[in-house]
Amino acid sequence: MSVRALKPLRETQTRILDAAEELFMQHGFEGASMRMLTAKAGVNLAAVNYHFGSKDALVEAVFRRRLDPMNAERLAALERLELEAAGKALTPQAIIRAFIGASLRMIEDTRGGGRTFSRLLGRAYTEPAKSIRQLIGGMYAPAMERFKAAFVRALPELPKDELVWRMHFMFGTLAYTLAATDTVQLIAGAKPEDRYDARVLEDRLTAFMSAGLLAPLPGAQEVRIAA
Amino acid sequence: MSVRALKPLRETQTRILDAAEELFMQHGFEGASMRMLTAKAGVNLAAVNYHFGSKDALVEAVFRRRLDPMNAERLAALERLELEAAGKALTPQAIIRAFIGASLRMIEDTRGGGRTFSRLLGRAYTEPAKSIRQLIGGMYAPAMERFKAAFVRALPELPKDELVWRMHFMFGTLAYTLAATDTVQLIAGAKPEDRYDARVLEDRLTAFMSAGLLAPLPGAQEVRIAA
DNA sequence: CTACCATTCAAACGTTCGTTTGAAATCGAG
DNA sequence: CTCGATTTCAAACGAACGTTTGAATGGTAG
Repeated sequence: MSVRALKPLRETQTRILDAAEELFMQHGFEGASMRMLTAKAGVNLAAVNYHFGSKDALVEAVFRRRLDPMNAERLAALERLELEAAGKALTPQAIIRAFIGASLRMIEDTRGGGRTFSRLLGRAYTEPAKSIRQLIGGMYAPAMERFKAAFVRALPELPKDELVWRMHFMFGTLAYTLAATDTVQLIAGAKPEDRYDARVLEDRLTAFMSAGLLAPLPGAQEVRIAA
Repeated sequence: MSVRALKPLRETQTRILDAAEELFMQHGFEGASMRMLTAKAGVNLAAVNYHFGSKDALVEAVFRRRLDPMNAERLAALERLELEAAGKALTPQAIIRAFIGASLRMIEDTRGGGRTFSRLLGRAYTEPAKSIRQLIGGMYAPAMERFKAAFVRALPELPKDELVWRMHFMFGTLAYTLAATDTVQLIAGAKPEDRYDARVLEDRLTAFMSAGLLAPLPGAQEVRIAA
């Protein structure tokens, strides 16, 4: 009985994707080499080029595998909310939860690599390589448009310019929270153990983001330095 | 009169740092090669190793040149505020402005490369390479501690755990705003022309961040999905 | 059993990487 | 002007990169 007679635990493509996900997160897209990657996956060096075509195509596949379902989940959550609301305006909090929920649930997935991916994703928004930014941008575009429309309906009094900025800020908060998990600890005192409780994190993020979204318009308040 | 008789416009080290700053921002630390870099700087390939020792040491020098003065400026701004307040508690808004002001003024510096650096900096917080994260973390640590103490004095009623999280969120908002300038445009509708007006951006960021910082504690508000 | 197609494999491809070398050029102090 | 130290230079180093190749191997339909 030869070694190869044992069926591989997972398909070759899946094993490559899993290894790539982890190594891209640890070393970046350029820092993770094909040799590292195929060694970790336990496949031949040529397997990536055979199954995916190139390293760049592998990067795209790594994102597509999780990001497409994640955005679909976001849109489904939003549509469910709008159905439940039966024509009434949604609260900003509910829309925010629909958006961030999918990301945060992924953080809890320690086994399947979801947490690894969420860190990778949080980092990808600031990736230098233009091809990757375009890829991510394209995958987010439809969901972004729908959520922007939802916010406009929920906050008709908020100027569009201001809304775009505040969505930008909210997105930054989420991206950094995803990326910086376990990486930078700029502020001492954070307890790592409750970083992965998605429910608690969702509450904290929603509280912060919705307050920021609903903040008084800049210029409306006077600038005081002391009480 | 030989070509070399013309005094170089700037010292070799400075020219290397300037070129590195721009290329690191455009291509990442691994993506920007020594050959690209020295070609752009107009110096010999060996110049980086001669003047800085290695590529890694150059990366560190690029950050030190601007980040150390920036954090010194932050601390000076905070101390000036506390002096003006004469013992009275500072407002969270004032502390936030002291922190983000230095970053945002750098965005306006289009000539000197400050804007380039601020994008590079915003991206560095999520850098995969551990050495870089440690470097950045170490350079921020003293300022972070002082600002945390200032927030504690300004918001004695806010639980420490919650403050740490909200500082984390605020930092993420700032980092993403710095990094994503001109890079990802996930939300359509942003006008690029007013992205670099530091005063307007400071007002917008302060409004968003201070509202988030002062948000009701999570769990305090009921979850409503519609009005 | 045979023929065929998909997959895996070891080996090598040419290129680019960061770094090192030793000589040439430049500069400042005596 | 001269000497010694500093800086620049062209060239080369070995190593690692992503990719390609053609043969070996696997399973499967006829």
